Amino acid sequence: MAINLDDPRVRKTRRGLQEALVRLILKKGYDAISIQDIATEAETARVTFYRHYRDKEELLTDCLDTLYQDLVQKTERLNRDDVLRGISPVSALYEHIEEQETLYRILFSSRGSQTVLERLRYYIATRSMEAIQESGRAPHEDVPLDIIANHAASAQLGLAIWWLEHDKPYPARYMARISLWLMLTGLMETMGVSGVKLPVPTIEK
Amino acid sequence: MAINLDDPRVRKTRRGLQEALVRLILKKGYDAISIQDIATEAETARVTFYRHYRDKEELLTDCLDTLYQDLVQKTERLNRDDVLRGISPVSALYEHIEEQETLYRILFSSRGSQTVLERLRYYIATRSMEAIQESGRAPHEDVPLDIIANHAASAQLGLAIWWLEHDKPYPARYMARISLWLMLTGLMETMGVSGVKLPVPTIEK
Amino acid sequence: MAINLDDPRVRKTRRGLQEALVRLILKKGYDAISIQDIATEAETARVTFYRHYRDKEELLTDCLDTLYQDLVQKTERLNRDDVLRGISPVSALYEHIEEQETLYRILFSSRGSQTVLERLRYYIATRSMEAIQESGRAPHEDVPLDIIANHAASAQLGLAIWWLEHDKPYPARYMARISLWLMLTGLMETMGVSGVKLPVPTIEK
Amino acid sequence: MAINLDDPRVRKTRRGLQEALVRLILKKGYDAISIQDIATEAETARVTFYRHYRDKEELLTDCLDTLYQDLVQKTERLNRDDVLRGISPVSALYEHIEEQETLYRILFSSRGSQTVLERLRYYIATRSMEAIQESGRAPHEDVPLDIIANHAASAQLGLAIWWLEHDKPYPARYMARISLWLMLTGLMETMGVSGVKLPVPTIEK
DNA sequence: TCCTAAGCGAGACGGTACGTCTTGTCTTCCA
DNA sequence: TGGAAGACAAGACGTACCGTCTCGCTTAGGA
Repeated sequence: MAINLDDPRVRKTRRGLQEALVRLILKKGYDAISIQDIATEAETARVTFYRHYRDKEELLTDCLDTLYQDLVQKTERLNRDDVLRGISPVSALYEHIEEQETLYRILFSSRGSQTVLERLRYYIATRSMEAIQESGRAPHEDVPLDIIANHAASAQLGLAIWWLEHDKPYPARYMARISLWLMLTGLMETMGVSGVKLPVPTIEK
Repeated sequence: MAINLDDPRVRKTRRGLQEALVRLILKKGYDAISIQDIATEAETARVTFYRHYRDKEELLTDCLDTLYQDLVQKTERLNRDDVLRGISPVSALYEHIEEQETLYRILFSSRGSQTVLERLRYYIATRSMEAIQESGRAPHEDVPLDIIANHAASAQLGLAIWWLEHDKPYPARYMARISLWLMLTGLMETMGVSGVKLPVPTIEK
Repeated sequence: MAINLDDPRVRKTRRGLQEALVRLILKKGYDAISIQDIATEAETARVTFYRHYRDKEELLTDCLDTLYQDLVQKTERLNRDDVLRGISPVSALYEHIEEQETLYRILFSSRGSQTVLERLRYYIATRSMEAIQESGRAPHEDVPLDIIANHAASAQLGLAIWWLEHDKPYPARYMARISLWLMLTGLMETMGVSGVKLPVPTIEK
Repeated sequence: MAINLDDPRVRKTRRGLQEALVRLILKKGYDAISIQDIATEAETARVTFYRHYRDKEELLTDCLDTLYQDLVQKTERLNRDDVLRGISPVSALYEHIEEQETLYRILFSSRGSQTVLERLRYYIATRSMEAIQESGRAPHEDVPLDIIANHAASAQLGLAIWWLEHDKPYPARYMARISLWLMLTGLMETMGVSGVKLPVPTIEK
């Protein structure tokens, strides 16, 4: 009954399904894909799909997890110096999106993108909250942390999507910096760090 | 062939379909609705649906337009004094969302919410750009207007959705103020208005 | 309510519909024709069709009546001498079918041909009975007239259809003669005319 | 893709559909039956129908094949003695029709009877040709075999239909004899068998 | 001259059926 | 035990016709 995830056959089948899904998304978009399509592409039987996943969406989630790993690693590699040199988690986001450009472009324009976005946004918001907490500073007492984090996460993810959907009108690195800067100028105030003046990024950079 | 929108029969049928859709969304959620459901609820034939709309989504768009009218009117009624008293377009957004709470709550959790969000975001971003331009001030030359507008729009809409999906943990008016404030503190800097200190909103308000 | 058949507008409309039907049958076959097709072809509105006919079939019947008129006239023009020279009602049938070859060919291969055949068969059987009665001779008392007539009519019509459907493997005149001869040799016996020997037709004729 | 006719599930489904069709024909006539009706009656899904048959007609053909088997067997069981005692293939036809009276009565009055008739006629004509050839006698050289066979087949089938449609005004056995006799008296002449006098059948028989 | 009634065009509508497509379940058989 | 093969039920989809309806337009004949 219960599938044994360690069985090499099982692993192979799952990998096949995941890769098939990605290939199909790139080929015809997420919405247009049927379970049969995935099975055919993975050269397996339709029943087999159902043995492993309930939904097309469950498989998608499985695929995205792999993708996120990449983003997570990018983010976690950053240290204090990086940030000073303008390399922030936001940079990592833009870099990541640009690397998987085609995939994200298609995903974002799909009806089922809900899942993707929700997960990304949750991840970014959580990361932001952690970052603020790690910084040791507390925000203004009347401005709750979760609001700040979600405000920031929405702004950054939303801007990145807008950027992608409008065919990347500015360079990714510039977008990352300005996104960060827009957020920080507001954040600074909130955190009561009034004396510091952040330099405005320029497009040339 | 082409449907005559002035024919009273046509108007009646369309209105019936629109109202049926809203009723059904509230009853069982957007995704679970079939065309037949809409037709049945509107007490008409399935063919009739197709005579007027291509999709469930096209009908949804038609419905949303009506909703937006409301939001647009709320926004346009605002004058200088309102803004000084803390009543901003952001307030209008929160007020609007709260009035149609159930509907939006369901829509946002639907797979087809893409449409809804995209339209709302586009509207807010456009409004923001207009507002900035009307203000007569130009932002820092290295910070393009469209970036600012989309950053701001994403932040505000995203925050509002987060707020709704997390069961409104703060009062709407407070959310509106803080959302505006978070945006403005960043914006001020961008616009080079450095001397002004905006008061931090408090929850009690 | 009741349509006035003498109104010139009515006559024109009906004629238009009839001609449209014939044209369409020749173009795409009876079965594939929709009421809308007929209306379009007749350059009128669909409602107009229903104002005049209940069915496609009713219109077909109306059209066939015109056709039959021709067959009837051909048959009635025949006199004693013609028959002696081998020109019989059967000849008229073959001549008639050959003149409207395309039309009949299509009609016979249509699902709705039932109507056409039934009417033709009834007409031929009736004619046969009249002819026998006019001949003044009574058939053998144990062989009812209606059986003879329907046997003969079925044979002749059936043979004619077979001939048409098999791309006219023999000349029409030969078919007419042999069909008549096959029937008469049997009939003679039935009628007790035993002395007469009918000459067998030859293909060359 | 291709359905496996040996699969017991398949056989069961098909049988169910066939029997459902016959029941429905008897209940409401062939023309009025929709695919959904058949599926419902067979207690299966509409898709299942399409998996096995393209048309209502294809299923009908499948049903008729079973019926014909019966007729074929009746005909093939006949031997020389039977014919002398007046039991001919024509008798078999009438017997067969009378056994399935209700079914044929409904079928013949349907628009789709074309199929049924065409198959029956073809079968009878072929049988006739075989019979004549087996008899060892050649017909008059100017009277082709196919014409004779189709003339005879049309006559007999047509007469049988007329008989059924007119509520069987004479007993089946009498019809069979007279039909055969009418054909044979003509045929004799054609075959050059002039000396033999066939006795005229009487109704009492 | 007007007006009035019949025939017609336009087209919206409810209804039925069609044939296709997915989905999820099942059973049987193979490795 | 996992996978392959494939039949099946359920039900939505979008399309095609059908027959009915209401509304105006026109047009000829009688007032």
